[in-house]
Amino acid sequence: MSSELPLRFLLAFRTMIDELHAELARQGHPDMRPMHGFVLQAIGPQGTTAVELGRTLGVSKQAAGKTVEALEQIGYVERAVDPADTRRKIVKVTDRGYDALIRSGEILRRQHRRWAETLGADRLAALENDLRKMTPENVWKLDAPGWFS
Amino acid sequence: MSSELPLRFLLAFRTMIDELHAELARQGHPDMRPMHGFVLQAIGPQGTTAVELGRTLGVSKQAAGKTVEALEQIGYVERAVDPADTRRKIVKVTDRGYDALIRSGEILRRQHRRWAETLGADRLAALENDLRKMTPENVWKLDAPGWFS
DNA sequence: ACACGATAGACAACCTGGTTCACTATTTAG
DNA sequence: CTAAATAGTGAACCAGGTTGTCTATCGTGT
Repeated sequence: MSSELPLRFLLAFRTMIDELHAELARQGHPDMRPMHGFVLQAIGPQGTTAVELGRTLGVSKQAAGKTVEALEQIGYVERAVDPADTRRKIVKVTDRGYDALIRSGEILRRQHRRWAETLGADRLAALENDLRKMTPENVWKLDAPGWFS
Repeated sequence: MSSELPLRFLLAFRTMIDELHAELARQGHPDMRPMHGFVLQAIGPQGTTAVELGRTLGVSKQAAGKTVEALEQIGYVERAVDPADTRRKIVKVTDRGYDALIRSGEILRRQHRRWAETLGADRLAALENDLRKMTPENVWKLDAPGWFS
């Protein structure tokens, strides 16, 4: 059935993300939501603002603001007014945020290795190549309200 | 980056689904939501009930009921009490629902052909094979609140 | 024969992650 | 120095889920 392929993509995504967050919870980050790691990455080392973040992710500034607030409450980011422009509030990833980010990276690399072992490194590389060929460039702009769970 | 793979899966899913619904809208089904086609398929030719549907999809009976109601309002399904058990209401796909389903199938098949043309039929088959190896059997139970947009 | 437990559906309140509209405060440009 | 643009925030709303509670009907055990 040709309708199976998109479902398999979704299933693959969810399987990986669910695994990631189960392991992250075990490693001391039970409050991480699927989108959080993604947003932390999007913030970057320089910090950013809600408006900027919204543009990067392809969502409204209000949605970005809400997410930042949630992230702030669980201690993954902090906000400080920009002295050079007191309208702006610079969002920065905290140490705890970085810890989550680093652990996510490790878990994802392990996951990737498991895929390589199961499928063969060559097949996995070919798969990644094919996917890059068929999907848009910009990995950030998922342009999806509620991309995952 | 090993974190790219899950994102590519999501992107691939969304790309296909967005394309499908853009084309479906052009063909006279502008109200179809991503989940609708999926649910229509899950209902099947025999019809089903909210409880049954919920079990199939892995969501609560209330969620299934809400979806059925939405589908009913836009004319894709209809409900009738089961004469053999007046508690039950059998949900059936209407002609309009079937029209959407048939068109979806055609669009998905075209999409699939395009992927085959771009990647090569052999590569696409290998990709599908790899995905089946790495994802759960049951395509219905996505077990995801809000799997797509 | 009938009471009791299980089942189907519906309603309400709530959650998450989005949306738009409206507003204030500040900055920048003409 | 005023006018437009921009950053942030709040409110109301939506979709698609959740749980809890309730009624109506069905089916079974004594």
